[in-house]
Amino acid sequence: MAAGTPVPGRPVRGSQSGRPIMAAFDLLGRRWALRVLWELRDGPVGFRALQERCDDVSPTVLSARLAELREAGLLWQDESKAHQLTATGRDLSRSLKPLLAWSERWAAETPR
Amino acid sequence: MAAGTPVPGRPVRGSQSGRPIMAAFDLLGRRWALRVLWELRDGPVGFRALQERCDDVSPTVLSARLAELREAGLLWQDESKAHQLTATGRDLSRSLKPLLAWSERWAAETPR
DNA sequence: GGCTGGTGCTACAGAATACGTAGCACTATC
DNA sequence: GATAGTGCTACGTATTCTGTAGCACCAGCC
Repeated sequence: MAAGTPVPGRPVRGSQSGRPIMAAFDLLGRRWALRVLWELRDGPVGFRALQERCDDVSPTVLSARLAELREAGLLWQDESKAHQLTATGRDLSRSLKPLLAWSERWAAETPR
Repeated sequence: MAAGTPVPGRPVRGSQSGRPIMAAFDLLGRRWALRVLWELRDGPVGFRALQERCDDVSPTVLSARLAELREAGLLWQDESKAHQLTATGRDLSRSLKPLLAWSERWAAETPR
């Protein structure tokens, strides 16, 4: 697991360069990664609650994503084992805001 | 393929709500999706050139991602078969800019 | 015409990843 | 100590991605 977590500064899957944006694409382009960050934006959430919020994602993948995001420094676990964003994670979460706005414009112009 | 492409307004994998942001997470949380959009940000690129830019992603997945993004209205093919962003696609590409900035801050504070 | 090289893309087998269910360890509450 | 809730792992199955091969098409050139 340790070797597989994309982190800026070292080559990741799909990029030898180690450019930060590539590490980000790798990390966030995994299933449920974006969603997990999204669901944690308002504060700490426990494992099972998080699983529910993510439409009952399988615990296996949730556990994997959490470990990766933790290793990447985007979240951590407090004493009660609840998962929450680090400062960097909150920073990322804020950087995703434009995506929310975009998705609504996208919806507006997508024929139903 | 048609039924599998996430589009705002109908239930997608991992969300019954059809909320646009969920469709976006589904679409963009697939391997190479973000990268493809990124590599198209500066203009039309042909299939093989795009494949090279994406560190030799397998043509199978590239083809699948392109089809999905096309169906989602984010890109299209001109007469010469080159792939390029639609207005919506460019809009999304712009919305990803904060992610670039974030990734550099992330890199700056990530221990090598 | 036929050869060469480039492009767009599909086929298919094997590897990696995700899914879904079951269940264990722990804590709190009764 | 029985019950219920939580955090998470195990493991078999299903889906997705990877990597290589190769076909169809076009342009340029002889």
